[in-house]
Amino acid sequence: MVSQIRNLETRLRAAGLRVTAPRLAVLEVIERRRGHSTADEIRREVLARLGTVSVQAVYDVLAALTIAGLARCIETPGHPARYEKRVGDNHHHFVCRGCGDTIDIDCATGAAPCLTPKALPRGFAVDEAEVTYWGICAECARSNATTNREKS
Amino acid sequence: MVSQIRNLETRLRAAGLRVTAPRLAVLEVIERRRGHSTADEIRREVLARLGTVSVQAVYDVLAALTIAGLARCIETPGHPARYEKRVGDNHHHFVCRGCGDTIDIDCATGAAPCLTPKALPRGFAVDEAEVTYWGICAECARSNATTNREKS
DNA sequence: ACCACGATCTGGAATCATTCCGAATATTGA
DNA sequence: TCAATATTCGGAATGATTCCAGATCGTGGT
Repeated sequence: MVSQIRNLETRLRAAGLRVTAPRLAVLEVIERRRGHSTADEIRREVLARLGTVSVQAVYDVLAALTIAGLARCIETPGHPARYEKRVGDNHHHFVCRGCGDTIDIDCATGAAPCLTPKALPRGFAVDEAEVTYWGICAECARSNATTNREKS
Repeated sequence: MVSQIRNLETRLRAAGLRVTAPRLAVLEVIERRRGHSTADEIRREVLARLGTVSVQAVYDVLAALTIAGLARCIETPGHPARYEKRVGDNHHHFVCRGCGDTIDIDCATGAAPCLTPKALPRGFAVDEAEVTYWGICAECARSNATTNREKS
């Protein structure tokens, strides 16, 4: 436990961030939770741990962690942003149109050939490229089927 | 002029949509404007033409056109959705972090190899895949440089 | 041409994630 | 320990989009 805290502390300092309770808590939640959490989900868990955190603080912390490279932010239109622990590899995301949940998808071609646009206008600079797959997850497909059956 | 209207009318009917003033106007705006327009920009142009259209109508029409396959909707987090005339090819988009403007990028590899995920969990279904490049457009890069110079 | 039935449009309120603000507090280097 | 300033707080504001209920319009059948 203690070493875990130490570890998180070290990583915050290494990233040039001050060590605060909200930051430790948020970082810990991101590390522990598998999958991708919304700011609200994260806040709920942090609340359970600290007793109190402002909405603002959670957003601030997440922004700081994202800029520092400790977290990755995946924003998908129509759904609140989700955060995952930062991993170096360039993987993609599948977003369910139903529940908005996001799962990781390994890059189909390994070397990410799509991520270097061939013809970019002069003066334009790409700093990030992402691939998003849209569709229906297994669970939503199941409940949809159920719903449709009920309707008919 | 008349033939242009006729043409739009025909396309609406062919798509199984009723022909209304807002729909003709919105479709016309999308066809004529190059680039990608926000709902608000489209509304302004439609207003100039018809004198009046509700915000709702514009959203409804855009949704209908999108579903019918006459328009394509590009949603980018942090910026209002943008609409473009539907073209069959699968091209990608570059989104400027500064102004939010969106430009088309031809698929780097032609055959879109990235768009077929290799390992998708059982029961999941992909209906769309998109590649988004994030960065700074030439114009914003220029004004940023200016701003920074002013600051120092 | 006329009617009736939906589909569509209107106007205004509501939603909801996220951000802005100024004041209060906590962390860190000296 | 103390000052400097990075974070946090709480509450209000934002802004694109959607919900609602009623008015209006387009269309297929008479």
